[in-house]
Amino acid sequence: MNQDRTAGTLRRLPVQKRSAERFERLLDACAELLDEVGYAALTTKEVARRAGVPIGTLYQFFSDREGLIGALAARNLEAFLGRVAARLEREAPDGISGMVDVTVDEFVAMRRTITGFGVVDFGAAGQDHILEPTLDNNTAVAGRLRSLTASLTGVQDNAELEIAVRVALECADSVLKLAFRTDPQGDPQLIAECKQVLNSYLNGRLR
Amino acid sequence: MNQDRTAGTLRRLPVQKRSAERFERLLDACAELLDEVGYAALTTKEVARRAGVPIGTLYQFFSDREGLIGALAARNLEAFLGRVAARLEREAPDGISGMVDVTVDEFVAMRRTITGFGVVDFGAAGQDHILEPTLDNNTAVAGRLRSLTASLTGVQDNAELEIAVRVALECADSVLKLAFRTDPQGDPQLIAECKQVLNSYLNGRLR
DNA sequence: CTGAAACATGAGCAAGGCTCACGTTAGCCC
DNA sequence: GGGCTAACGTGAGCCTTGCTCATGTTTCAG
Repeated sequence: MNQDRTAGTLRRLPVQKRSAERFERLLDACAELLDEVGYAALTTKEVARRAGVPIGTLYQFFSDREGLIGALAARNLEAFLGRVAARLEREAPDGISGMVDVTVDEFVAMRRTITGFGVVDFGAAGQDHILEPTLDNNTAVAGRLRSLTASLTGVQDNAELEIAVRVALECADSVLKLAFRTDPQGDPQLIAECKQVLNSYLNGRLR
Repeated sequence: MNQDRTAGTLRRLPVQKRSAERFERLLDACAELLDEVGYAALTTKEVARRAGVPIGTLYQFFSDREGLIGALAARNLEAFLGRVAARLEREAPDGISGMVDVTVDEFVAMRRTITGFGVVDFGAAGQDHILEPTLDNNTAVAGRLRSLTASLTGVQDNAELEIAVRVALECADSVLKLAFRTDPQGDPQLIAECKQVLNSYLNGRLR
């Protein structure tokens, strides 16, 4: 379907200070524009203009439009995992229900505060394989979440857990998207429903 | 975000025979191309070329590219609801679990046999409001499914049911997408997981 | 037969993604 | 300091795509 190995990837990472700043400014401008005009109407020219960077420089870093958006998704993912890990270590919730609460709440908090998070979160709609070339986005996320989960609860980290986490993640992602489509602040009832779906599934599933 | 009232809609329905055939051919060509090159790479020129129709004629019917894809999604939705309704009437399953089985199985069957269904099903990724201008796609689907559900089981058709069906639909859609990303024929274990998610949620939720 | 509505057409315009050939700067080694 | 290499910077413009529109043709009810 897509044979180009460089599609949707990074081309060069900034190593000097000035270009590192430009790199970040490009991602910030991209996030802003996603919020303002949406995924389909985002243009690389406008991203570059807002970041105060010539268009050629944008393409020094990102192989294409998808690569730009993918890099933003990767930044979001790192921020999310960092926040979840920090809270889990601090609060050390017991049991699945506590983990679900923390994870969902943190996702909701980011949706409310991080520019552009609502449009791409960890990978824009229909765009896969941008976080890791061979993996599905949510599978990559699931892998990272699984390590956290297994190390903090008593649950065995095996194939069963892998599947359960992937399935749970898909559900959480989609129900929370619904919650935020319904209400820009995130419909509280739907957020609660999300937790209920995860709890009833995971409690029945993981012994 | 998008103020254009005609965006993503139909412009004119064919009334004469020849243009009705062209309309269908355009949708068929669109479905084929979606399977071959994917959502992002689909061009209206190629759709028109394959359907043997000049580009101007395509735009007589569809207001834009999204309108074309939206019309395909609408055709898919009608086919799906027709099939589910037919099977439910014929088999009259008792209880939630039976309904879930029929609905999921029918979705899976369509994924396997209907060209383009895997890419757009009832609304392409990130593209909402194409089935009904004011509603979310899955909300529109949920509304139609809800009538079927309430009339065939004893469950009260109220606000509670509405929310449960919408949430269940989001989960089913996303887990099944995962199942087909993992395996082009639909990973059997993930299809089973999908049913388990729905059953554990709905059984706990509806009385 | 006739008028109006439906239908048909494709050159071309506006806009966006991305390139490339050439110029500049940073920082390391002697 | 001088010199060298890799990293960095630049934007006019090519190519493709979405979509329009001016003009002509066909269908069909009354």
